[in-house]
Amino acid sequence: MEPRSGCPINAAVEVLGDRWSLLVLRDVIFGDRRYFRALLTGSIEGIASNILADRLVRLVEAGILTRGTAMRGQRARYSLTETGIQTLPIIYALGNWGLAWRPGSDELRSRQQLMRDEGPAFIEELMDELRVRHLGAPPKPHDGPGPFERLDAAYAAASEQEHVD
Amino acid sequence: MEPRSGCPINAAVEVLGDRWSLLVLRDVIFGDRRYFRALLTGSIEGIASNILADRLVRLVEAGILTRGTAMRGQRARYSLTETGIQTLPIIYALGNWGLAWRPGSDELRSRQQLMRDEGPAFIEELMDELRVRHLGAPPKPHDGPGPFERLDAAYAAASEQEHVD
DNA sequence: TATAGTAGTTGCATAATACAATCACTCTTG
DNA sequence: CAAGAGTGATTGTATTATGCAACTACTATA
Repeated sequence: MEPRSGCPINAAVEVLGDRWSLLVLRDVIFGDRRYFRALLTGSIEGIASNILADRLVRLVEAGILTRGTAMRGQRARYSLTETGIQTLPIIYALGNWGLAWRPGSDELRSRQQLMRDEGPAFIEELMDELRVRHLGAPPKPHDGPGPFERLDAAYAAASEQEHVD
Repeated sequence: MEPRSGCPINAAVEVLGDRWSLLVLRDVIFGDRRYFRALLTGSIEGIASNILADRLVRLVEAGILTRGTAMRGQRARYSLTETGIQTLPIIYALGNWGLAWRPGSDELRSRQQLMRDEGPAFIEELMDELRVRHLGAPPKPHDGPGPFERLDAAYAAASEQEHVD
């Protein structure tokens, strides 16, 4: 549409600076939600269907997601592009700030805590795994569980903890 | 107001996820704009006065900025809190993404390019300097120009380049 | 006392967003 | 092939956000 300025920070804000786009990306990345219905019903913040439809169109237009070929009424699969995968550092930085400076529920904070503890190499590992899942890159062999498995394990452990008290 | 969820990413998006808040912070951080009028007239994107007033109130409420004591009609000075200084990695990540994946004007991209080239230690250096400027921390001696001077020099060099052609 | 400047506020028009209900299409099942 | 469920939206309506201009209240300077 309208670039308000040539500033790279503004360029990012124009695409991602709203109350839903980054949360949709979060669910695609960390929840591996690839279909409209999965994103709609899986959203803990409760996104409306028209807002989700609008954001998916915008994210595709911005080159962050691609939409698999599907006719109207058919299931369309959304995948991250490399541009979309590269938003992970932004989401990581936001999550870290939220973790440090805002309250929140322990089980949802546990993943961010793990990412923070693991450091920058873990972000690279996550991005590599996203290239496997979304771009069809050849899988890299891990010794032990992959990065998303470790995140899920951290979440599961925190949920367990919640139920104990 | 209303936390839509306990997710730390959502917590950050609720405070910073709009089209102006991060640009105001950018101008406070990189442009050292500390007063209402400086932020209003210095904004290259052209923020409206009521929007700026609203965002400043919200950023203060969120604990990101503090407002110096001033009556109505008096000049009020805004300063970053430690929470506000810690938004720098978010702004850096956004700028880096914008630099890599969106077009923009060369002179405005030059600062981000320098930050990217200098690496993570430079961000720490910038945050230390912000603590000096905004929190009254004792200045750290540099051998050579400080981080903001280097950014301004990069911008000046790029502007020069633009005028040559 | 006039003038300019600072930090907003108010009013109003337009645009964006949220929520609920509905639609068009496909796929499966009997 | 008709019924029913599932998918990916679209539509309608209400609320909220944004943009623009004018105005207020105060201060500092001349």
